[in-house]
Amino acid sequence: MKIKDQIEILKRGVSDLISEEELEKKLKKSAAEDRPLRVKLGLDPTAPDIHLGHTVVLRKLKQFQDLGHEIYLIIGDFTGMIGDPTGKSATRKQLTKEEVVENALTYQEQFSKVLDPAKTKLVFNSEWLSKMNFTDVIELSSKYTVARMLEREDFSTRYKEEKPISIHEFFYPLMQGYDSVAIKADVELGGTDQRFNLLVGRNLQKESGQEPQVVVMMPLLEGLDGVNKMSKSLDNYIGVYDAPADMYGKVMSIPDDMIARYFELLTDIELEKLAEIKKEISAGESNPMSLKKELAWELVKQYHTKADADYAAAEFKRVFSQGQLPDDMKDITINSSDLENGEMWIVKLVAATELVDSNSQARRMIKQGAVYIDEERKDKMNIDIKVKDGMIIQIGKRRYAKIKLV
RNA sequence: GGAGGGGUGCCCGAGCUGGACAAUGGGAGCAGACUGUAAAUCUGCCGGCGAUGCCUACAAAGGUUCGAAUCCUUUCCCCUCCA
Repeated sequence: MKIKDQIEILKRGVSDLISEEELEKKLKKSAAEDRPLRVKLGLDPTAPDIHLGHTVVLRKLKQFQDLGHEIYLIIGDFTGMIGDPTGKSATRKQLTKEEVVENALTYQEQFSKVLDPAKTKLVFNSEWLSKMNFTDVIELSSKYTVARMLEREDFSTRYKEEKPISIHEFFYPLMQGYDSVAIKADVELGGTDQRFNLLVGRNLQKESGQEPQVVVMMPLLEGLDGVNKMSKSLDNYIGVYDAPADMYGKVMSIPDDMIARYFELLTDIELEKLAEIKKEISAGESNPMSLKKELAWELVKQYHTKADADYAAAEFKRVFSQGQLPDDMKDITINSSDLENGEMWIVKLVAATELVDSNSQARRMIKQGAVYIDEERKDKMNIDIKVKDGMIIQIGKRRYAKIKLV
C-alpha cells in the first residue's frame, strides 16, 4: 500500500498527530528496510473491563497492526504502584505478582476482541523499571527540569493553587516516557489526556540518542450521556461484553448528536459515508433514529455476530417500538410452599423478582404505577396475587421477569 | 515539631446556640406523562421493615442528657499553614 494511503487510514479520527511528517518518514523507512514499526500503548494494571471507550485507541492500534506493524501493550505493573497523578492522592494498592499475571491474561482475552493476539506483544514495565537503582533514577530525573514538569496542566494548576504535589508524582511521566526508551518505540498511542506523558517519551528518547516516537492521540469518547467521557464509574459505558440486546439498547439511548462521532470512532464505515451522515444530521434530512439503529446493529455485529445483531434489532422493535414483551426474560423461581392459597402479597412478589432491591422499593414502584403483572397495571398495595406459572412481572419499561412456579 | 480546618446518606454539600432530623439544597439514579429508543420539559420517588408506627444511620468507641449529627473524652483518617 502506498504511504499516502496508509497515512490516510491512520489519520482517521485522530485528534492530534505529532507529527505527520515524522510518521511519513518512519513509514517510508519501515517499508524500505522491511522492518515493522514498534507501536506502543501503555495500560493500567488494575483489573480491566474494557468498554467501547477503550476500543477507540485499540482500533487505531489494529489499523497499525493490519498494516504490518508490531504492537506492544505495556502493562504498567510497576507504574501502577505510584498511580497517575490526578491530584486526588489516591494511592493505588499494590498488586501482587499473581494478580498482575491474572490481569494480564484478562487483558489478552479482552483485547483480542479488537486486536490479533498472535501479533500483539504483552510486556510488563517492571521488567526494566524494577531493575533500576537509585543512581539510575537520579540520572533519569536529571533529564527533566522542574519548570518543564510544571508545564503539565494539573501540576501547574495545583502549583498555582498551592495544593500539594508530591515529588514521586513527577516520576510517573518519567517512567512512562522511559518505557518508550526501553522498547525503542516508533509510535505511541494514547488518549488526549495523555498528551504530556506522551511528549515526555519523545524527549527522553532524544536524550537517549533515539529517534523520538510519533505521538498519536485519540479523542476520549463520550459515554451514553453524551457529555462525560465513557467510564465504568460513571456507569455510562457500553461494555464489549454486554449482551447483544443490552448493547443495542444502550446505543439507541445515546444523544442524537453523538451518532456521527460513534460512527467515526467505533466503526469502519467509509469516510464518504460518514460525511454523508454528518450532512444528513445537520440538515435534518434523515431520521436520527434510523441512523442510530444502523449504528447499533453495526456495533452488535462487530462484538457479537450478525445474527445477534438482527435478533437484537428485532427485539428492540418489538419491545420498545411496539411495546410487546421481550423474547427471553429473567426466570424467577417461586416455591409453591411460600404461597398461601396459591397467593402472595404483591409487594413480596415484586421484591422476589429481584428487579428491585427491597420491599420498600417494590412498594414505591407499585405506588408509582410502574408495575404490570401479565400486562395489567397494578397500583394497589394491599392485594394478594394469585401466582401462576409463566406469569410475567414488568417494572418500568425495561425490567421483566417470568415466574416459574415449582 | 508548632498552629489551624475537616470527616454527614451513591456523589457534592447544608445543619453542628441539643428535641419538630431519615436529616435543607444540588447532581446522579428510578418511576409516571410526553416522545423517535432518546433529549428537553413537567410531576413524583430516592435507608430498611406487611408501616399513621418501629428499627438502623451523620468516621469509630465511650460519656453527659428525659433526649445528640449537634455538647464532652479517647481513637483513626484527611487537609492547610509555619518550622
